[in-house]
Amino acid sequence: MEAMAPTRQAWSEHALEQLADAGYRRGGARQVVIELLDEQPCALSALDIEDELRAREGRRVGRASIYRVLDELVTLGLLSRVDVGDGVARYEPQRPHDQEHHHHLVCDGCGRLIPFQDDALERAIRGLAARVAFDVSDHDVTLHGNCESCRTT
Amino acid sequence: MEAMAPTRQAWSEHALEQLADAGYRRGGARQVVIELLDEQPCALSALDIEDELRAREGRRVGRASIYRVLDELVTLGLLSRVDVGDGVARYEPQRPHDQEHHHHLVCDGCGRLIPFQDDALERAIRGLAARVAFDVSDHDVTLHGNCESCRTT
DNA sequence: ATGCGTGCAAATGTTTTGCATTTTG
DNA sequence: CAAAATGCAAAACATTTGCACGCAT
Repeated sequence: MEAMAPTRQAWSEHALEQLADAGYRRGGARQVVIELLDEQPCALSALDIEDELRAREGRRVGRASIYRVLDELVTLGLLSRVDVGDGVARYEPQRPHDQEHHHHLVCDGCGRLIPFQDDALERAIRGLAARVAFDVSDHDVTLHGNCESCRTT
Repeated sequence: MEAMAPTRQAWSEHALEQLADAGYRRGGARQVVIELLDEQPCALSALDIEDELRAREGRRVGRASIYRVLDELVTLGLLSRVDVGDGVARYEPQRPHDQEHHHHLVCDGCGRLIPFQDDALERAIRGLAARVAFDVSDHDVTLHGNCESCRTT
């Protein structure tokens, strides 16, 4: 019923499949949102997505649809919601942890988001997750501070 | 100019002092908000604070004042803002890291926030912070999942 | 007395909801 | 066809701002 040929499938395909399995029908808005997300190097907000889609393909996607798609994906665990504390929710594909998995450095000066990876950190979190009386499905690490250009010294 | 007798001062006193040093005057709203925060075991949202204050002492504190106080405290680094991804900002006292320092387990089922501490995790973060070209001032770790009662299994 | 701090109400910006219409299976 | 997906407009929220008044300095 699953696991047949783990051929390093693109996240968007995987997501579309999962959606189908979960009984969702196909829809234009859903498709373009998923494809856009798959191409991104870092998290995007709902408004970012709306703007990008309008700019990119002139495709007119209703804001509500975007929020609905994002919500479905988060619920299915296909998307992770990143909240860095500026009042807007951002989303990024939740890929298998052994593929691409990063966290964020947030510059409190300019608001820029910088992705980073760290094995020691992941190890510590895995160990911790195994130890708590809690079913950990995902995690989020945010480092706040100032980037080089915003540094006051 | 500092470090004279680190007598394990209560956070609320420390905060009030810092505010005074920074040139702020005293004010009723500020005082009660700070005192309330000092008593909490975990993060509170602005609305939580409003409700709690109204319930507890019948004290009527304007919502705007609460947000203003929270903002001042965050700016001075006395309070840390915790964002677990449900669209509401929560705040908790930023105590010296060697005293009390925790992160959060968030149950996606019931929304409950559970604090935890972990040295290995802190070590990993310290190491990482030293390695990046970024001035890290604070960090935030959130583990998402399901608590024992919300577990579906 | 001079402002800073406060409370209220109105404004802002993001996310959600209701409903008519189009599309999918 | 029936049900689900979409787009639009109107809520619903959390948070911020403008302003007049009262309290600390």
